[in-house]
Amino acid sequence: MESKEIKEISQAVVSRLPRYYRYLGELKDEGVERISSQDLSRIMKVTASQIRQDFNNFGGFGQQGYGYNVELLYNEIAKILGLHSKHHLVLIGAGNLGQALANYVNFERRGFIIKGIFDQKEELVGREIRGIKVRRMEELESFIRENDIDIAVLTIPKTGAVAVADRLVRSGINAIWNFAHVDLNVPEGVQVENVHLSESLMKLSYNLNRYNLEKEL
Amino acid sequence: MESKEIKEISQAVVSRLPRYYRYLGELKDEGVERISSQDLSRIMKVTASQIRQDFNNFGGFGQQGYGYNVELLYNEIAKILGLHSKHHLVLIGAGNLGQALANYVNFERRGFIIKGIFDQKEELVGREIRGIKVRRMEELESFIRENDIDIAVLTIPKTGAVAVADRLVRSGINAIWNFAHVDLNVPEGVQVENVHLSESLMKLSYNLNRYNLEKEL
DNA sequence: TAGATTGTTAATCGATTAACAATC
DNA sequence: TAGATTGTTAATCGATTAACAATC
Repeated sequence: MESKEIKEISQAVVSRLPRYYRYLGELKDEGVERISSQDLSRIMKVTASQIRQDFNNFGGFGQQGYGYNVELLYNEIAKILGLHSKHHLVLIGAGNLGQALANYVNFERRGFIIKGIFDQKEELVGREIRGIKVRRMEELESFIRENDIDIAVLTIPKTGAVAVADRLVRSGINAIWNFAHVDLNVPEGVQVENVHLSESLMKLSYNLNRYNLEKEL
Repeated sequence: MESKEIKEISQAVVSRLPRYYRYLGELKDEGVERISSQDLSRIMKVTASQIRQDFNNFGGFGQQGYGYNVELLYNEIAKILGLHSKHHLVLIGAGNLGQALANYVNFERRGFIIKGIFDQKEELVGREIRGIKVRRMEELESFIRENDIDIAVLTIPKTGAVAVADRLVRSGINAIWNFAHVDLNVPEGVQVENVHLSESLMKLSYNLNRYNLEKEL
């Protein structure tokens, strides 16, 4: 069921793919060879219908009467998520969060390789984080061009973030993983994935509060 | 327009609240006194209709012919998000990410106060992170009970996360901010907010790839 | 072949947007 | 009062779930 046309996939579906990938990886590691949408639905606590709909956005990976081959499906999702090709990253902001991400080994395992780290602070420049030298911000543009960089990770305070994002875009970056608490304004075609930690914490706070209110009634 | 009944609010709405809060805070800091849903919609790039619908879930904060008072709305959303009451946190896992979060001053400013830090690693125990002593995991339960802890932040590898979450629940924690790459299984009423960084990165990777594919056609 | 389970169409549910009467 | 803009109802759109024919 190959098709040349690229169907528009909703972000709701995309958001679920990594979770499928995680569960299928675990099943694979446990040596499970095949699984039906119903069994998977029980494990993952979603409907079997949704699972089948989701997978079928990308073509038919299953087989009637059999289910899905775990390893095949796992690999297909990896391909869909772009995990079969290597990505070169730069990390901008070598503060606590930047260092935490740089030290996160699993990214590298998945093909996300940090090539360069940048920071404004003169005292950080020249230091090494997991073997990667921290560079001056001035080198940013040339480094991106010379090292075939795919993705920029923004872990700087929001004050500088918008300006840096502009520089990134001008240097040809087309994916930004943004940890700064601002909305970046990028031209269409440049992908931004926001991780707004404080917003996530506020959501938790809301739900905690709300539940306590409900209990009182 | 006060109402005793607690209307069920969808998580879609809840997810948008922190962003409103951020924009209103900025407007407030700029000295803007009032704003209409239409003006806000232009700034935030959402529809005015959605803004009005969202706010009206919680009561009428605006005024016909005038719009919304920025400061009032800002404070109301803070209340809704539970930012007017203090929250006591424990941080479990004093690795890179845990330290990054502990050093993130803005949480404290918003009323999220880290009271205790815990780690399994003997060599970390006794150290201080931003003035907070790292404790042994054995102390976890008693510390939670004695220090009126609200929220637990889980920044440990996924291997231990499920077991620790169980201990947290048994100690009466009812909100977990989970950075471990597992789905926690908690009883109803315990709130979990997941921050799955690798899943976020995969989503970015997907969108990057997909865009590149589309370009090729 | 009979049983199982997918792929896919149709039905339902929920969220977003549009429209407009109410009202400041 | 007239103009502006909310609060809210109605219409639309999209996502999820259910159902079932196709098929391994």
